[in-house]
Amino acid sequence: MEKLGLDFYLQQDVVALAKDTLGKRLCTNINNQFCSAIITETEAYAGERDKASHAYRGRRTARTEILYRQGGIAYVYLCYGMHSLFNIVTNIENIPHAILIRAIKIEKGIETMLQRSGKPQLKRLDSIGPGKVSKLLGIHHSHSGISLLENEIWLENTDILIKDKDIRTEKRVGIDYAEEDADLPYRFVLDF
DNA sequence: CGGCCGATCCACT
DNA sequence: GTGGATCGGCCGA
Repeated sequence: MEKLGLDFYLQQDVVALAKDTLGKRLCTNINNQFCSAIITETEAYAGERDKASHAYRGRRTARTEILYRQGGIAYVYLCYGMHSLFNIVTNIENIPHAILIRAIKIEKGIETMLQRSGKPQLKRLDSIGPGKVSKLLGIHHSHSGISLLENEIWLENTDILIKDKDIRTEKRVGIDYAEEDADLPYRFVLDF
């Protein structure tokens, strides 16, 4: 299936794009291990005007500098001291938009993912939270900034037909500090 | 330089 | 339902 190109990531409406990212295939080829999964849950982080975003009020640091680059790269950071969370940077340069991948449905590479999880088996192939998404796919915060147009981490189109009624829209998770922005309907869940 | 805290997960009750 | 794990980034002094 074809890899998503730069034009996909440069779209300006990060909320619409987060919704459109549902059903796409996320692939990794890390340490020579190929894994793929369908994206089933996303959240939009709308840059400088969004209190939940790391770039709120134009904060630029060594970490958030990644968000300000041109779309089509990965933004991966450490959360709670132990989880790497995987985001897709979108929009043109200097607009720090990103989409957090919160859940996937595993397709290929289950053996590799089992090894990475350190568990004898996985309870489910879907409903995997954002910390586990990165762990299973082999994504580490050292991957922050790498291009999604290359052959280590990328997205593909799929034939999956998604109807509006298959998509739930909800509040984002774990961002109580964002005050009124915590209530924005920026989270999208795909129900199969 | 010190201290606080997070876009989470899991084991345990 | 609850609390512990665990550490880099950020801010204020």
